[in-house]
Amino acid sequence: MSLAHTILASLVHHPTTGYELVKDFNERIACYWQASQQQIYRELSRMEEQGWIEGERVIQSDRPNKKLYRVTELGLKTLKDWLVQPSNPAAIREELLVKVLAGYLVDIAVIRAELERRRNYHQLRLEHYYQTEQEHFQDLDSATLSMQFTYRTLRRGIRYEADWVEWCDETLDWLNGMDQSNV
Amino acid sequence: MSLAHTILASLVHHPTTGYELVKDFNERIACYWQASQQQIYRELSRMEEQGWIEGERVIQSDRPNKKLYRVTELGLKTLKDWLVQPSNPAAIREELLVKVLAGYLVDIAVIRAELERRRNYHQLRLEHYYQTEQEHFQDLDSATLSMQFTYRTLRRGIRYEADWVEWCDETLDWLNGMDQSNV
DNA sequence: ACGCACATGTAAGCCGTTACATGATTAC
DNA sequence: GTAATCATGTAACGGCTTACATGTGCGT
Repeated sequence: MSLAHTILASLVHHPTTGYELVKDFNERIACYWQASQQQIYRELSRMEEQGWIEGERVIQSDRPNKKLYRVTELGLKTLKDWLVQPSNPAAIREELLVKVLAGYLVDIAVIRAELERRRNYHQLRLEHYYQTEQEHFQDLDSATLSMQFTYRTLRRGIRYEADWVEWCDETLDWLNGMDQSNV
Repeated sequence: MSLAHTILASLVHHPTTGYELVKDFNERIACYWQASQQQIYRELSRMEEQGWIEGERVIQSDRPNKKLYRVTELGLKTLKDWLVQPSNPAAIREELLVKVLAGYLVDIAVIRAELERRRNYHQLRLEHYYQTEQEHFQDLDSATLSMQFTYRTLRRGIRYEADWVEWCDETLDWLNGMDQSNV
């Protein structure tokens, strides 16, 4: 149910298209909400049916036509009503950890390779977030309230990725130490 | 598909029952894989059908009867084959962050209360993990390989919860600072 | 001619959530 | 008698994943 609310929270800033939303979800929102292109387009249709958003066809000459969505009064009310309700922590289903749990059953090189792959993935995302921080959140004191709240979500992303990198590092250190003692 | 593999990874240590598995998922596994009681029992039935595990009825006089599951050869092979395949990071869908993103739309007291609630939740889990660490992972050097791998997953849980507590704290600090400047 | 960025969709199947359901034994 | 722990299930619904599908305009 909450994908719709995430889209509302993103649309309420400024009207946008499905295509732009997909990019937003990949670049900015991914650190706390993941959704595929198919999900987003389907959800936009449903939300329009319910009257939470309104879509407007925009004819373009230099590019394919697009559909610009904006939040309606009803949509804003829906979002605000949802905002004040308590929410539960997200469910986590992390395959890598299951593989670490059972890592003793297979060649350690396999686990090491996976950990290195994951470390690189999170390092990349971390650098991406740092870049966003420098580009858009340089002067926080003079930023709008909305921007400051947005920055708090970026902070979450930064902490999350940094923490993963550190865990991968400590786990790799332990793996490498283990190897030494087995030589 | 991976709930089955998580169960295999847990069962491969020692045969156990659905009831015990549910407790394991709540206490130990929750930091990287969440599953409900209903899911677990349904998955056990499916896995038995596929021949990955075998269930044995155990008659008890002092307690209700139970069904003890053990991993078959086929199940072990299935697990090992899965272990060596690469896996993607988990998808995150964190409502609280969406609420922070749109937090400027509602009374800040609502957001503050939610942050405090979340901080307490993660603090509790963190303390629970520290307790597990002291009870079961005191002497790592003399522990089995399996135990050491298990400890790595606990470390992930500890880091994860500690990181959440810190983010909640820094966000609450910012919120409180904001209030001051508005007085 | 080809690849890339732009732009929007449909449909099947699997998995997770929610609600419902039952019953034994122990301890207070 | 009643609450807690032990113990195991069924079924409907809704959302997410995966695969499929189509088409424009620009740059090289």
